[in-house]
Amino acid sequence: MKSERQRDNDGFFEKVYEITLLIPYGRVTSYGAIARFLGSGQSARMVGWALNSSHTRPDFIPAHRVVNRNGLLTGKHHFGNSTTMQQLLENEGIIIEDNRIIDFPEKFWDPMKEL
DNA sequence: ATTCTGACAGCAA
DNA sequence: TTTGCTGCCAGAA
Repeated sequence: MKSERQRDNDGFFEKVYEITLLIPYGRVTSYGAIARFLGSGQSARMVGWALNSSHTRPDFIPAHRVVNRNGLLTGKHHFGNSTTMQQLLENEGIIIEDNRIIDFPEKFWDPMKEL
C-alpha cells in the first residue's frame, strides 16, 4: 500500500524524472517548461534540484536534454566531465557552440505542448 | 522548527 | 550588452 501510494505521491522529483525520460531523442527542453508542466510555474530551480538527485535514481535520466531557457548547458558541470553533456547532445544530432544549443527553438520539446 | 541551498527565470541598472 | 538582484518552491542540514 505504502509502496503503491509512494509511486504516485513521491512528488516533484518523480514527475521531473518522468518528463525528463519522456524527452524524445534529439530533443531538449528547459527547466522552466518542466516546472510549468508540473504546475509549479516558477519553480524551475526545483527541476534542477530534482535532476541533481537524478543520479541517485536506478535508471539513467537523460538530464543532458534539459537546459535553461537560453539553450545554455548550465548543468554540464554536473556530468562528471564538463564535456560529457555536450558530447551526449551532439551525439543526438544537436549542434552546440559555446555551451549553447544551436537552433534551440527548433530542438525544443515542450511537455505542455506535446503532452 | 528554522535556515540555507539550488543544474532557473525575469527584470532592473 | 552584460551583470546583478529578487522571486519562486521544495528538499536537506
